[in-house]
Amino acid sequence: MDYDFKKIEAKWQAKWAAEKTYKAAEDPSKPKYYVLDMFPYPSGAGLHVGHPLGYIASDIYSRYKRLKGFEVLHPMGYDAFGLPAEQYAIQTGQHPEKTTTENVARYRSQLDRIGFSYDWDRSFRTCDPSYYKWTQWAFIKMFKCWYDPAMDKARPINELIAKFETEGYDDVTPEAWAAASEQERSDILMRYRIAYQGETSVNWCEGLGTVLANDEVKDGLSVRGGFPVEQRKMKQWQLRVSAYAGRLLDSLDSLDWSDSLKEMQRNWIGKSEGTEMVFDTVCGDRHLPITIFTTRADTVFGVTFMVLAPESELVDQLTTPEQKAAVEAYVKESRKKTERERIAETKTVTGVFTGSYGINPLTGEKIPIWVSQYVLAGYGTGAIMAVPAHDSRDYAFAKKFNLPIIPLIEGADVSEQSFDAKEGKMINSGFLNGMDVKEAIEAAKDYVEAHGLGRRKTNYRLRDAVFSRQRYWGEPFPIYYKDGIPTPLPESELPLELPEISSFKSQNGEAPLERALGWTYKGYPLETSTMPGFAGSSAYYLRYMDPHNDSELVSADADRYWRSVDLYVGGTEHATGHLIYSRFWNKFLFDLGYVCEDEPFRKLVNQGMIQGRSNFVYRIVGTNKFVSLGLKDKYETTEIHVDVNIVYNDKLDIEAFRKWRPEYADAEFELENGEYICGWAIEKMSKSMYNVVNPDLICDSYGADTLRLYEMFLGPVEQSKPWDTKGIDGVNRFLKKFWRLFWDREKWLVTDAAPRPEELKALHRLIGKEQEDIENFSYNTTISAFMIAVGELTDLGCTSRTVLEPLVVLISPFAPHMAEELWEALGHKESVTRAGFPVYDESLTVENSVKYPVSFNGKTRFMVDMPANASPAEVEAHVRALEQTAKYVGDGSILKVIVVPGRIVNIVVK
RNA sequence: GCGGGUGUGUUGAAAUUGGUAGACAAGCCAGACUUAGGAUCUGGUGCCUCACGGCGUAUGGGUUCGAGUCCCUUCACCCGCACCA
Repeated sequence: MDYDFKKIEAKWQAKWAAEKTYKAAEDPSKPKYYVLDMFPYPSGAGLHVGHPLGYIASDIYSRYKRLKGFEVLHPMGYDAFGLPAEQYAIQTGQHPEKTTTENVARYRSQLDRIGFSYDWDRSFRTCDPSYYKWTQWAFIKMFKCWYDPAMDKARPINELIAKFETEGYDDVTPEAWAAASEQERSDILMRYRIAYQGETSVNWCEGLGTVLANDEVKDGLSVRGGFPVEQRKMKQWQLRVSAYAGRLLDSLDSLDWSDSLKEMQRNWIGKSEGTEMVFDTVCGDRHLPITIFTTRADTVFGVTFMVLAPESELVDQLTTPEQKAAVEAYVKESRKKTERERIAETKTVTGVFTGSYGINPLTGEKIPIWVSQYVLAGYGTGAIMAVPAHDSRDYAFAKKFNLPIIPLIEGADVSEQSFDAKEGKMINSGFLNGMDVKEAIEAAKDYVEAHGLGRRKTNYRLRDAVFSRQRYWGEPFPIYYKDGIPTPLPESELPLELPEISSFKSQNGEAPLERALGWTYKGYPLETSTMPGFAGSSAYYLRYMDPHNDSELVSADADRYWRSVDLYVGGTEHATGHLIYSRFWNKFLFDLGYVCEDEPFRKLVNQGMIQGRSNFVYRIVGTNKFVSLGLKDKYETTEIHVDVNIVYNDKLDIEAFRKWRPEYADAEFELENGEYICGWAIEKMSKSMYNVVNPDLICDSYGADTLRLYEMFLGPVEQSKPWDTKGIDGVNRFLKKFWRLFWDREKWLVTDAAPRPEELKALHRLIGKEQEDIENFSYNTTISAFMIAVGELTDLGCTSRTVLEPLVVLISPFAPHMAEELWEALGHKESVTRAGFPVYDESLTVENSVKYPVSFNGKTRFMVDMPANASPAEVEAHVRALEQTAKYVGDGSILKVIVVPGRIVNIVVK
């Protein structure tokens, strides 16, 4: 029987679906393992060969864990709300629900062909009302909670209200609270709620007609669509992610994530420990204390001016009448600029003097106060003390505006540039003189605190997440405005479903839902923004644990069994978005006791990106004649992308090329050795470069098992690499070879013969290797080991069932269809999934010749291979060399020298 | 600028973690077989040299009996952050 992959794969895929082979159920008798893929956004283009890379890796791991006796939860769903579907809807007038449904169906059929072991009964889309009910539910919980810094966790807002009523809290006294109107109380509480509505400077994207979160903007352009983004003050829903900054940072250490990803999150959270210091200022005859933040309290003696952010409220108050016109012009100018323009201008120094002066709290000196864009309103206090000698930005500013520069560190030459390093001895610094910089920082902090000039302060860069979008295709907020006061819907009203509307486009910042008829609750208007893309993906991993539960996000039983994701596989692009929001969301639910784990993703593996490998043909200018790669330099040619699907090993299929496009129907060719060789380049995989390889086509011509094996054989999972169909024949050949261990045409080869030692050795070496490799995600080397083992067993003519049966189990994570077929042929009724991983017996693999120092029984043994025809003199030379080496091992005394003539030299030392 | 990472044949990559560098594949070359194929099988293939032999893991140095692996220098590339005080 030949290996008919089409028949076999269809057969087993149908069987797995019918028998629900991969159904996961809480089974207290077994340890659990939760393997999750980052679910895809179902775009119209379908999957290309790069998408399944991570899915295959995690599927292999899932199957391996099942064999190892774990109850494995391995689900899949769709992140279906979001911009592209809506943009597409605007262009075509089709409802996003319709295109989403179509795209999901396409994704599903593509995924099914690859033979994943998902429990599809747990699948959902984030745009299903039964799912987004729980997104809305969590939002209401966040609305009804505040972050209590004393307990360092989220608590019900009622506890805060109780504080207001009794002893007061922050600047809210019981009297003030009692006197406040409903509206005022709502405004006060908004300053504390985890989900709150607030005026803030947001990233407004005119091209998309909506606001965006920081991680959705890159280089001043929207990540989706690449439209320019500008800063605008707007009232928006926000999530108080910043309250969790410290915890998000601290618990990173406990996670099994790559260092680079953790580092990215650390940078994004951006903890910086410094000092908040109060500077008195003189504006005319008024005094106005302003607070600044610095990490270099040691440099206060070198402060020669101060700078305010243009957006700072202090600017108006500190501007003198003489400077008013100039300052206003500057502020207006910088406000007009988009984020992108401001980034582009970071090298040009601009600024304007306010006319006011500050007083250096340590020296009592008068220093001018300026306004400049290089100070950001959103970080620290929006005001800084400038130390030009030891900060390059302050230095550039001082040089431009001729402000004094006082060096504070011995030997630092600040005539050409600032000295930013935190090292050296302090000078010109009063009581700090002579101290080392690091010492001085601490001493200065102590001094400032002791003299009531300020206090130690930890700042974070992490901002609250802007949570509303002026768009249609997202979760509606479960909020209505009762006499203008934002009020959550009762939980019994959830889900609040998206209304039908006629046009999906937002206009002039007006959200599409504002045009929805009857978008009210009990006669009150409902919130018309919708939630952003990351809302639905923030807690989806919890829902897979208990996807059909209509009364809870996840039941306590399911949560306690599955706990958190043990292995999460996905791309790095979510480092500062989804992976921060999910952690925040989970910690919030943890604070309230809805989940039992503080962190959602224990171990994270980032799969690399698959790039495309484009092919080119070369057309002689002005003709319809194409020359092969090696001859193109003889002519003036144009390089043209050609569809990689009609090129095999860089050789063009000329017939297919003629049919590809009508204009090439009568193309002529100049060949090399009868073949047309194409040029190639590594580029992003995209339609326009004709380098997209569809996994369906690979499944058609090679089969899913070959695709799975090849994607893993390509290299380490974490690495980015170009797709090159060239090498696929190698793994395909291997699978055929594997099959031929069992079947020779119609003849079944497996016998009950006793296994020979060499056969067992080959098998057990493989078991050991596979176990180790899969745990480390080194699938490529496991496949190599397979190729070697199968080669050995073929050469040995192995037919023993004792050897071949475990071999089928070993291949099953990689090539499940073939494994099932062979497993059945071996007489098993149950799926190979339940076979159990073969037990590794190391003693069977022990080498009978050792080539490196090996210690055992307190002795160390050296061996070295000798060429078969080595002369006595050569043997002697080897012995001498080994004796040299042996001196440095053990106590150096040589016990035995064994020379196997023509084979090895063997020295045993004590 | 700051942070993280990577540099090994023609190509994808291995290397028992300090112990025969290039496993396993791809490509190429030669051969076998033939229902002439993008099939199967065999052999060869780091570089220099007719050879003996020598040289080889980006660069230069160091530690070590022994370095792709550890330490320092320089260079190149990739990724992230970026006026964060």
